[in-house]
Amino acid sequence: MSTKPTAKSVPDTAGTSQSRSRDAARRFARRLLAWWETHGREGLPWQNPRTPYRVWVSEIMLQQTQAGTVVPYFERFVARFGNVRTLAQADLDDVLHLWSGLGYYARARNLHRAAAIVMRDHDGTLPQDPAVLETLPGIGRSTAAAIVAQAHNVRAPILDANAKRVLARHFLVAGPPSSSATQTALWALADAVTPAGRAADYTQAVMDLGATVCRPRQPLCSQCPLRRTCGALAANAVGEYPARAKRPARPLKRRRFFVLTDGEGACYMEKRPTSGVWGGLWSPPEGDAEETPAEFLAARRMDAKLVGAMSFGPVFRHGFSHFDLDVAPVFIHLLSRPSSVSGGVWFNPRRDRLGLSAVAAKLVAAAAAPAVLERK
DNA sequence: GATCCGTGGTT
DNA sequence: TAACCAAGGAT
Repeated sequence: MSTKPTAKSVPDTAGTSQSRSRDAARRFARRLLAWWETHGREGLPWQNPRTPYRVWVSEIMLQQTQAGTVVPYFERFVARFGNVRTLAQADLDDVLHLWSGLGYYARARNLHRAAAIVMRDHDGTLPQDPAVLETLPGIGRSTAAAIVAQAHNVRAPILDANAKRVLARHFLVAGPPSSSATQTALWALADAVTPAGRAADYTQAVMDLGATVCRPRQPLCSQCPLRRTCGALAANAVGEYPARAKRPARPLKRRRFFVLTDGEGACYMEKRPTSGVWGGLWSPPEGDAEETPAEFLAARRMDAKLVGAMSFGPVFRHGFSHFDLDVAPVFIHLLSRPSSVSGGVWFNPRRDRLGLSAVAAKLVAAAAAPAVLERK
């Protein structure tokens, strides 16, 4: 029997609101795909070659991260870890190293864990069932859908930030974005407008439209393929959708790092706990926000001579920075190197074994600089 | 349901 | 320029 839809195959709903909704959904997808064929983004590295592994890695990196930011990280990552097996067998330290600077490091830890699970439970092949994919760490409903749609061309509605914005505007979904009612409504709409075929193309089309035309600010409505049916545009209220999330201003957090250097040009580095900010990365030891160098040395039972201290920006093994944190690291030159320190390593950038050379060299150089010395 | 997790782009 | 936002998920 033919699966081709005909007017006679749906006599019960012809002309009803249900059939009208279906027709509207088909037009939505058709216009979007037609637009995408000439205006969609091209040349993103995970699109060529578009293998399941590359799609997976890219989707994790793209969580809460713009495509342009991801590109160089993605290329380095897949050049070093070219397939699931290689990633699964890699040291987490090396995986985090290539993730450094990208942020949200739990993504890298989860990706590494998930690779091992895929090797163990799925014969090294990424599952094609979204429900199975969702059981892997780091993969939620939206990411699972995006992966199967793009990697396997399986129909699966997505609801990333782009799709949310497009749907909320087009269908006038006004509720607070965090509420479960709004989420449910958006998922239902996402499902309704996702066509039966061309899953990969359609998924890419929604995201491209949201990123380049239906932008958060200054949307290009005159260029939108959906402008004739967009509810928000008709109401002259595109800027009101989706509703703004109320974000309480985050309090400034103070942090203090103690950069210990010895007379041989080595510095002391610790692997940070898995939980919390910069989890699993290497950094100078962190003390209490208001701790003085003397208190720090005493708390660690370090019988060392403090030469001097100065304020400086944080530098970690895997990248560095922070701007919304009031970070106040302190440099400590040690005349005698404590040997009983546990949990970290004394690292000499001239004898690199851990890939710490770049950061350690910066720390040592900064510590050696006589400027900005502030004794406390 | 609220909070945490990063960094960079944009206006 | 301070505020907003980004191809979200885990706890």
